[in-house]
Amino acid sequence: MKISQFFLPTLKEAPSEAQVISHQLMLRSGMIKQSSAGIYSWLPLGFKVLKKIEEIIRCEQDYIGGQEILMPTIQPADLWIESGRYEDYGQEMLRIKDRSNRDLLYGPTNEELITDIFRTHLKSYKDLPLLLYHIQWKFRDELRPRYGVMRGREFLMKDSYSFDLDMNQSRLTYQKNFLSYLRIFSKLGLKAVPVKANPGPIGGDLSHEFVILAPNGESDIFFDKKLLEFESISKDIFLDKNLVEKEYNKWAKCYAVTDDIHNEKEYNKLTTPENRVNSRAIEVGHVFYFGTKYSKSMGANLINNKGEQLPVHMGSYGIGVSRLVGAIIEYSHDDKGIIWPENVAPFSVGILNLKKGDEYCDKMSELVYQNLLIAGLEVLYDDTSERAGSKFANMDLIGLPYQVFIGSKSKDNGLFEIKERATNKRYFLKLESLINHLTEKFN
RNA sequence: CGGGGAGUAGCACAGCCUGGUAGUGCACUCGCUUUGGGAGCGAGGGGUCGGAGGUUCGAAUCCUCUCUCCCCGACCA
Repeated sequence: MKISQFFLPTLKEAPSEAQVISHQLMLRSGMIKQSSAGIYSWLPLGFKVLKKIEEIIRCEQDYIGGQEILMPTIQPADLWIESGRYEDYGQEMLRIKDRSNRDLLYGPTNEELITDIFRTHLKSYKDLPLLLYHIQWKFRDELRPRYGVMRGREFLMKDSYSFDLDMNQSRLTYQKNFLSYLRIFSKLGLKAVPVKANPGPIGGDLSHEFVILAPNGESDIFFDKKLLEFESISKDIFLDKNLVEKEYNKWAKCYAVTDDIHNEKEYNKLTTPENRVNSRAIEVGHVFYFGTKYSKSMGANLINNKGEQLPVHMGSYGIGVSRLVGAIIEYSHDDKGIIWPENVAPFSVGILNLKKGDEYCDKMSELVYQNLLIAGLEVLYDDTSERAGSKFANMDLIGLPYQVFIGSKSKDNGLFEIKERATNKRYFLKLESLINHLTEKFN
């Protein structure tokens, strides 16, 4: 993509409505436009990142046997009355009436819908286990939306729902999802910490939050530093349920809790002093085993191999996809702008033609651009007539992992200068090695 | 929902107290000079001052109502 053709409305100054850094950077880099409190339009740059995150999640969820579906945003009130949550959810739920005066709602979550799908179509233990997920917009009418997309009223969420015959099998499913989440966050370039959490109004007795450390986070957590040092989860682990359990236990037995259930005595017993960390954190995922809470109230039963009717055991697993965009920026930025982890960057490489109008630089920039495109990379080429300084500032702001400079230095030495955004390392390469170097990074 | 703050050009803000036909910087358009870290000079375009009502000869400015946005708290992925 050439910047001259790309809709990228960047700003030198942040709008005063934005207080936290990720919100400011998202507005300045032209990723989003606020529509009303907690509701945003996603512009091309932001939407690309959102889709990258989705795709990483999809890939990992499919790997552990998840099947993607898509449920509606607008749901009938009847199902919620049946589960008993129509009253419980309160003002956060956006209630709507259609032209026939039927009660509808904009879904804040999807347990009722999925349970309804399940009970309609699945009747036998032979149909299990089943893991369904979808990535869909939700709406919760928060009292006070804030922090940009990190706490919007409308937000994109991946939610999965698991169905198992009994608690033991459901726990294994829980463990698999737990490990899958660790893989997802690691691929997103984040060190996520799984903390034991209060399951809250959604119910259940086994629950973890996945948080990433950031000073602007809404949670306050206490945890064992070991959790930041474990190696990432290998795909092979999922092939053997003993390995799953072993790996899960390694993580789950470490002390890590939110402040509301923090216990100083236990903390001191289970951790060494140098490993104790207390930090603000942003919740980006949440996993629950909630057993038969919905299946009982909504009659989602199965017949086991003895012909008995039993309520199905369920779990649910959420990731705040749109929130993650803000959270990643909170986690990875500097005073110049965003520093995208390679897997979620909206483009892999930015090309800066520093002497637009100079025959050599124009020709070489175009050549590098074409070659990188042919190599299959996502490239943003700044072909505008802006001054060099403003191109540097703009490219640093939008945070692409690699920048290629073509200007008077290239003209003198016939080489191309690469800058790594995260480390600020710079080096000069010939065209061929530049293409190879960048291609290797992204394959 | 309780407490606080703010709505003036795309963005940041001044003007309001003390009423007199709306301004600055950035951005945008044109010209000249510049050109490796957000250039300089010159010339332009763009605002019924959030909305409604009132006071007044006259309202961005004073009064009333209202809408919206932001911050702190309680609540939440």
